[in-house]
Amino acid sequence: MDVSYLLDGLNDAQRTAVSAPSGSYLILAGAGSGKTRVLTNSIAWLIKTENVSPYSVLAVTFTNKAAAEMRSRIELLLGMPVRGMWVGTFHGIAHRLLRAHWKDANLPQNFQIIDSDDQLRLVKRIIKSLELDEKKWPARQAVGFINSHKDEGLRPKNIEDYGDLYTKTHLDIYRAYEEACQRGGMVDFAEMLLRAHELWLNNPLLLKHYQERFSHLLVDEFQDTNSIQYAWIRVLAGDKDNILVVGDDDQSIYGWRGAKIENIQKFSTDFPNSEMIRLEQNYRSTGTILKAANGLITQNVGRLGKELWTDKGDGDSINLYAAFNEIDEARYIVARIKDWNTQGNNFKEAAVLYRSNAQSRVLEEAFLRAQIPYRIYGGQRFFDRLEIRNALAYMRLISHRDADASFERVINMPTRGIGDKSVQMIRSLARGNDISMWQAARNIVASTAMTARARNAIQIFLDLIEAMDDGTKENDLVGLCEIVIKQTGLKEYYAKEKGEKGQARLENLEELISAARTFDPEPDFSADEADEKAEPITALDEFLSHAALEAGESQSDPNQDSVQMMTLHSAKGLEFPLVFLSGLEDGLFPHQMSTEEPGRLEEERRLCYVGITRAMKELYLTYAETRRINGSETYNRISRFVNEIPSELVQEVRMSNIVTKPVRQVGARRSKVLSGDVDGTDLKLGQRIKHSKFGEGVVVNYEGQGKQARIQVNFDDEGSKWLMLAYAPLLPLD
DNA sequence: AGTCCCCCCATTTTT
DNA sequence: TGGGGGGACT
Repeated sequence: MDVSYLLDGLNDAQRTAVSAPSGSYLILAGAGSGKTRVLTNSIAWLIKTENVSPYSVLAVTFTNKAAAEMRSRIELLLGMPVRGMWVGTFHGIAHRLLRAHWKDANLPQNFQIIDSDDQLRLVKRIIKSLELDEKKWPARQAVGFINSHKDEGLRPKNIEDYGDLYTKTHLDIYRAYEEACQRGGMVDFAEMLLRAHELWLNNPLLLKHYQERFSHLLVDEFQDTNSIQYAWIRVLAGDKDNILVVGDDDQSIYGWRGAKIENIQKFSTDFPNSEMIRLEQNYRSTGTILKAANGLITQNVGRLGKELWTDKGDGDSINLYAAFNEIDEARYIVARIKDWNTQGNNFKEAAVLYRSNAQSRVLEEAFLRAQIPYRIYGGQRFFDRLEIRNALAYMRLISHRDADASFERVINMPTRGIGDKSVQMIRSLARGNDISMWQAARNIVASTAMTARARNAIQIFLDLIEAMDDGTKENDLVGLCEIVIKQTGLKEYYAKEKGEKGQARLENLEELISAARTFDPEPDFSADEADEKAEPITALDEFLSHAALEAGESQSDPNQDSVQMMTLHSAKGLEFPLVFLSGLEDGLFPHQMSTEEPGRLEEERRLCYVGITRAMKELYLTYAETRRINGSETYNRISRFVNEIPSELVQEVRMSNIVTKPVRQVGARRSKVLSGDVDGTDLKLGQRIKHSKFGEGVVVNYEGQGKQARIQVNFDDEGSKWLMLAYAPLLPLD
């Protein structure tokens, strides 16, 4: 059998990786080094040459998109569908295991996935029921406490409070939350992973079965695994030493959500027979861009080590633009993109990256004004929209009457005269008798509690759900969607909503129907897997799980030629011929909140590294000497990261012929147009100075000329002061 | 039940 | 600057 096509066009390191014999490997794959290709080809290689059955392969990724892409590329390489192969996200695979082995996992068969929003609502309710001060114990923080401990594999019983009130209170919340979840058969995202891990630990036979089945394990984006994910895969790997992980420690940017860069750093210790293969040849960027990236990232300590190179030429210099303010920065970027387009390039080849979402606004305005099409990544995803969540909650309630979270969500949505008091009563009755809210509501209706009017309203709601459920028997998923949207009154409700918003919501509801129409139950979920004894699941339940696990299609239209705008985080994995890294100011990037601890600063640096390595041909760095952040003017110094890029690679763009007239804020005093330079001196706005008496500070404003010139300085210790320039004993610091 | 107003807050995001 | 949440008012 000729398998040479699996190696064609690969470099030595890639070939080594693809054709590696059985064993454990850490593929350190630099940005743009052909990682995905190596991963897919090596799976194809295993199947083609080593006679490994697809049935024995487990490949794990982080996003559904990556999983889908991997599967389709492997099928393309093999020229056939690979049904038995497990390719999916950690959560998707955990979910599948729990569905199949719900008993062993100590879950009810019809357990439900709750997403972050459901989780937050539930925790809020719990905090209330524990009679804690909601101001003092914000639900978000409690959710953070719960999730981060779950990510570490810690149950309440594993956590010690050492008499600390903060920990103690959160533990109480955690415990109550766990109870509520267990009672309602609800599983949050972190819980899925934790349960899947416990499934291994508590069921040695089951574990053994899967260990034998999956002879080959592969993990993508290994640097992003958290403790529980790594623990899960490690247990599954057992001691057969046959695991291939791909990742890049220099692109680990998700530490703040539990990812452990240590996992990749200690892989070689955990798997002592493993081999490390470095993919350092880059096929994306120019030499200059790579040198910049390398120069920057060497500032980090404890790296596994890697230096990107290319056999292409150096290419153009990196451009650095010092904007006067954020508006000027946006204008500059727009102007460059206009040039780019005039030279015959597409808008969609250009990307503007920023550290925080708030920065997109000014950019957006500039693009709007220049009438350049743009697209902003991120924002709310389809299944997260309010109207969709409401419709789904109805569907969940139809499927599972005891889904309390859904019950509460829709009992009075749209309003049908069931007020807070009624809901509270139902809730406490349910809690008191350890029954579902649905059951409690039924009991109330049959009793003489509450007014007849309230009982009647509840009865109508109960009847509505029952009636729709009857409909499920004659209708398929699409039919049910239609019924839900109409009969619940959601459609009517949103139709009445004023403005475009209501219209958009209606369209989304229609979109939900088409999502149901195109919904394709995972083909091999319950097929031919005797070992899983998978119970049949209704199409409705599958659809609901799908909605919880998948964000919904990205609404992007790839045919549209528009400038791409996104945060640095969302840019990971993408590439663009022309890239702008904007807002390169200390305090913004690296972000103020990440500058204290060295570890976090390093993550910011890696984020910058990710940004730089997105660029294929041209890279622009921009910063603003003054920027409005959260309503107040700030004066930041240029990002330290810029200074960590070898200066010979960087070309500073002068303000020269383009007159950058800064726009004064309405209502600002002092009319003089600020040029950025304080007349007749080498002082600039934003510059740090030292005053012999007041200490160090930053120049924030100035007025007057010559002998009359005064400057305003924000001193670190003394606050803001106006000083006569002619007399003030100042020393510029930068 | 819906609207208004005030206060508070403020990275990054996938499942 | 602005968005979200909570409380008070109509």
